[in-house]
Amino acid sequence: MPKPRVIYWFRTDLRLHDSPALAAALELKPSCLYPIWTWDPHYVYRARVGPNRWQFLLDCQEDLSKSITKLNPKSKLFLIREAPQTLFPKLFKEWKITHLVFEKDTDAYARQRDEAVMQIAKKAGVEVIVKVGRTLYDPDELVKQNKGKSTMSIAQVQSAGAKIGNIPRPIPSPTSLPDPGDLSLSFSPERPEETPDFNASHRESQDKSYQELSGPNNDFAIPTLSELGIKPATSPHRGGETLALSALSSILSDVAYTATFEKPKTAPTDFSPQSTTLLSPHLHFGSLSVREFYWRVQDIVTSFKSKGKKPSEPPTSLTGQLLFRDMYFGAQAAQGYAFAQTYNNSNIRFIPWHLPSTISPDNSLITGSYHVDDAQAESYFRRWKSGTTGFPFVDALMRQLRLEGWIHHLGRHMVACFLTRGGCYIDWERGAEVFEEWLIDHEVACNVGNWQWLSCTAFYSQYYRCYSPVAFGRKWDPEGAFVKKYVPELENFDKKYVYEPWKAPIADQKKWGCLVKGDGGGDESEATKEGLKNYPKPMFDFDTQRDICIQGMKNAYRVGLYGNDKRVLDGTWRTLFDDDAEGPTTGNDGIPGAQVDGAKEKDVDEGEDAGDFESDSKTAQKAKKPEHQKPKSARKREAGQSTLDGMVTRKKKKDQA
DNA sequence: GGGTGCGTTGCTTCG
DNA sequence: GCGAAGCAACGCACC
Repeated sequence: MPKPRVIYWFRTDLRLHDSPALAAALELKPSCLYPIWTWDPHYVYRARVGPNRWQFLLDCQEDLSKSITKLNPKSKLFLIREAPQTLFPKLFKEWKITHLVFEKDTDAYARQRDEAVMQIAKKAGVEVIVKVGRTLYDPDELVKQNKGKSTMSIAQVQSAGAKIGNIPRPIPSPTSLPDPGDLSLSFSPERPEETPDFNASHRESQDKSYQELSGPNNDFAIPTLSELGIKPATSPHRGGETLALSALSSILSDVAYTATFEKPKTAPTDFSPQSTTLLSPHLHFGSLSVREFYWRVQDIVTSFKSKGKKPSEPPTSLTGQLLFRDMYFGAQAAQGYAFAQTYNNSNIRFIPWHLPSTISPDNSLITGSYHVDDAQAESYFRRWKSGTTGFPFVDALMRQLRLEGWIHHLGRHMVACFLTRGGCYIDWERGAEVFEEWLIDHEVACNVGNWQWLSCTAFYSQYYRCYSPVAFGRKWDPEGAFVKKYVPELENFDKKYVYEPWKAPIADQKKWGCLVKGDGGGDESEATKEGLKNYPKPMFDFDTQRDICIQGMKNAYRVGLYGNDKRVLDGTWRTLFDDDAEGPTTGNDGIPGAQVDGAKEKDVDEGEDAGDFESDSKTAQKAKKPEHQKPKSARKREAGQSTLDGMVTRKKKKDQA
C-alpha cells in the first residue's frame, strides 16, 4: 500500500486552529500534503465582491500561507488559478494524489461544485474525506432533526441541536506539516469565461489573475488586488487567522462584556471602538473557528455563573449570535438556490415590491438583473445605495458600509427596513445584492436570511414595528457623533437638527456651512457659489411613506401568497392586488411571473448610468399619481403603530398584583 | 379549535 | 431621565 499523497483543499476554513478536516488529513500520515486553494472563476466573476472583501480574503490567504511555511519551510498555501471542476482531474493525475480532504460547505453553488469534484475523484480513484467545521452543527443534520424542514426560529435550532448532541471542543493547531510533493504542472489550464463579470464596476484595469496557472512568477502566489484589476480597499478591517485569534483574546479578556453581552443593547452608532466584536468576517472566511469562539465564550460564562453572577443567555448573548448563524445555515441547507429568492420559494411571503428580480425561464432562478417597474422607486434605490437619501442616519450607515465594509447589526436593520417594508417598498433582493457587494462578512445564508427577516417575508412578521431614521439614531446617539463622522457635511450642525437637518433655519444652515437642498445629484450651484457644502433634502416624508408601506404589507399579508404559489409563478397574482386600494406600494406591473410589455429591465452589465426610466411613460405616469388616487393612509397619517407588548406588560402586572 | 404567551433589537406620550 | 402604557393587531407553539 503506497503512502497517502494528500491534497488539502482550503475553502471556507482559512485557518490552522480547530480544523477537523485538516486534522483528518494529518491523521492519514501522508507522505506529502499539498495545501491548495483553487482560484474559482465563480467567485472571481459571478459573486458580487467589492474591494474590501477582496482585501480581506487575500489577507486571510497570505496569513495562512505564512503560518503553513512557519510549520514547514517547504510548504505554503499553493494557489492554483483554474476552476476546481476542470483542474482536479489533471491535478490528481499529475501529482499522483490518493486522498482529497476538505471542509463541508452547504451553500447552493458549493454543493453543486463539491458533488462534481467528488464524482471526478471517484473516477480517478481518489478517496475523499469531508468534515464539518464551518458551523456549530452540520446544517444538514440540523434540518434532519428539525423534521426535514428549514430551521426558521432559534427555538427550532435549540431543540434540533439538543438532539444532535454536544458541540465538539476545538482541536489544537498542528505543530508540523508534511512536505508537499513534486509541484510540476505540465498540463494547460482551461481559461475561464470572463463575462458576465459582476465585479466590473470595481475594476480599474483588466483582471490578469488567470494568465498563468501558478501565478506570474510560477510560485503559486496569492494574487494582489492590482493583479485582479480591483480598486484599492478602503476598509480599516483586515483579515487573517493571526489577527482573528488576537482580536478574540482581546475581546474575551473583558469577562463582564463577554458574559453579559446582549445584542439588542449594543449601540449601532458606536465606532472606534464599535460595540460588537466584528468577528463576523473571520467566521465567514474561516480565519476564526466558530467552535473556538463558542467554547472560549462558554467557558467564561460557566466560570462567571459559578461565582454567583448572572450571565446573559441565548438568543441575545454572544453564543446566541452563533445560534442565529446556524439557524440561517439550516434554512439555506434545506432550500438550495431557491433560498436566496422569493420566486419558487415556499418559505417566503410574496409581497409585490418595486424593482423585482428578473427570473430565468430556464431554471426559475433570479438572473442578477431586475425590472424598473417604477421610476421613483429606482431613484429611491439609487439614493439609498449612494447614501444620499436626505435621512442622515440612513446615509451615514450606507456610507460606512461602502467605505468600511461593515456596519452594526442594528444599523443593517435600519437601512434594510427603510429600503423594504418601512420606506421605499423595494424588493429585499435588491438590498441583499448591495450587501453582498459591500460587506466584508457577507455570508449568503446570514445575509439573505436577515433580509427576509427585516422585510417580514420570512422568520419575522411584525411589520408594524418599524425603524424611524430620526428616532432610532437619536435613541443611541443623541449628540449625532456617528452621523457627523460619516456625513461630514453636517459636522457643524446642532444636535437638535443633526437627524433632520431639513428643519434647520436657513440662517443656521449657512452658519454651519451646509445648505440642505436638492436631491443629492451633486449640482447644487447655490451652495457651491456661496462656498457652502450641500446635503440633500429628504427624498420623501417618512411618516407618510411608512404608513403607505404598512398598509401595503397589511394587504399583502391578507392576500397571503408564498413564493411558490401558482399565481406567483404564472403572474396572475396581479389580479389579487387592487392598485387603487394600495396605490404606490404595489409593484404590480413587473415580474415575477409573465413579463409585462413596457417594463424596463436593468441588467447587471449596465453601468451606473443605465436604466433610462424617464422615457417610460407608463412608469412616469405612475410615479405622479394624483393626490386623490392615493390610499387614505397616504393622505393623512391616521394612527401610530402598535404591538401586543403593552397588553402583555399590563397583563403581567395584573397577574403580579 | 379558540385563547394565551411569546418572539434577540419600534415609537410616542405621559406621569 | 425613566418606565409604563398605548398604539392596531404578525405567526406559532402550546394548552
